[in-house]
Amino acid sequence: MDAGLAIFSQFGFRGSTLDQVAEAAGLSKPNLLYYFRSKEAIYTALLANLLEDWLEPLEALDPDGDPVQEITSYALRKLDMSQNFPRESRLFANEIIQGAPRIREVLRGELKDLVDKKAKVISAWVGQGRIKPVDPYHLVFTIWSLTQHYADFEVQVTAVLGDIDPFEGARHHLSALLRGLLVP
Amino acid sequence: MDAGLAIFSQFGFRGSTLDQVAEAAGLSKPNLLYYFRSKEAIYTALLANLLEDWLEPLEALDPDGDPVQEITSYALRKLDMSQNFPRESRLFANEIIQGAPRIREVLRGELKDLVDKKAKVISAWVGQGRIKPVDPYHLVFTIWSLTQHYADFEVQVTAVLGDIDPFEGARHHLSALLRGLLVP
DNA sequence: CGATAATTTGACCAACTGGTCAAAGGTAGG
DNA sequence: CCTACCTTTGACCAGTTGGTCAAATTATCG
Repeated sequence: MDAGLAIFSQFGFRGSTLDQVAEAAGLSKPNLLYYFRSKEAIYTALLANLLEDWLEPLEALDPDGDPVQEITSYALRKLDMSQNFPRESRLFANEIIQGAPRIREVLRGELKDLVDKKAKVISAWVGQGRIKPVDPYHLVFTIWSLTQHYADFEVQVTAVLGDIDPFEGARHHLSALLRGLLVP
Repeated sequence: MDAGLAIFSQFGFRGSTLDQVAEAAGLSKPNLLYYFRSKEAIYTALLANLLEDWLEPLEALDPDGDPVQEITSYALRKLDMSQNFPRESRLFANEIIQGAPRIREVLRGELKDLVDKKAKVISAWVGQGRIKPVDPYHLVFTIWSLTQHYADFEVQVTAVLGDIDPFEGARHHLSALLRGLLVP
């Protein structure tokens, strides 16, 4: 699985070969196919594994917590995941960019349901005047795009920033951005 | 070129085949290779074409304009590009995610130089107290990631939002976000 | 030990892929 | 019409790719 993650996240599904995965795993190709039925099976197993971890932080957004605090924590947690699991992020990004043929249904089902649920929480906060008026869906997109950017577009970020570690600055910037957007 | 854009932006370089491109272009494969030396040649021609258009809006950021206005205009212009040229955005994203092997040098050269230049402009605005203190690099990353998200992750956005057009809401959200982040 | 099951591998295959090439088909100018 | 050049194509090729299979090797356990 780890070998598959390394290869698939770098080259995408069609751009990866079983030989690459097998070598990264220290197995022969037929041996790899002894444990996984097919190339597709490795890939979908990875995606399925990933999706849980991917949704969990948003699930943890607590309706009873402090709004700005909850949203900021969620964003920072996603940013930590980009820092610590960039391959997972890139695997996901590759799949989505190419039309998400394998997980479209999950996006329309579980993902949409979860976002709808949390959007209601955020809308309630807005209604109570605890945060400034904000479209909850676009707020979620903001957090997703910003945090994943540091993993998915790492080469570009590194090219622009040079040797500076982006994540420390990103954390401050993200906090300030959410404060400006949310604090009434 | 248009056929190449359609195919490469959807499947990435390695995931695309000359047969696909040829069919999309209404040519036979040998005929396609009569006009382009190789698969690589089509792809790099597309990338080179793209890079100019991609950098131009940032180039247009005017040091003598109103800071918030200039930055917001830049962001909205990028958002328009995501709406009108999503394939270009995805082609670029595919290349970057996979390590940008063909344009790494351009990123470290032209792109970095341009961003450095505009970062100084933004820093000057900060120094004059015309906008709130903000890290100019992370501000640029914010604009890039947010605007391109609507093109690159279109399937996900559509899956969550359903039939609602995301761009009208995105424009308002983006303006509000930048206002909260920048207006002193 | 012996036998049964689990694991590993080399050899192989059909399909696909990027690319070549010689020949055929068109086109423009004289 | 003829010639010279541009364009298009069918046939083909070598290398790669996902996947199979029988045989060999290694664990498991009574």
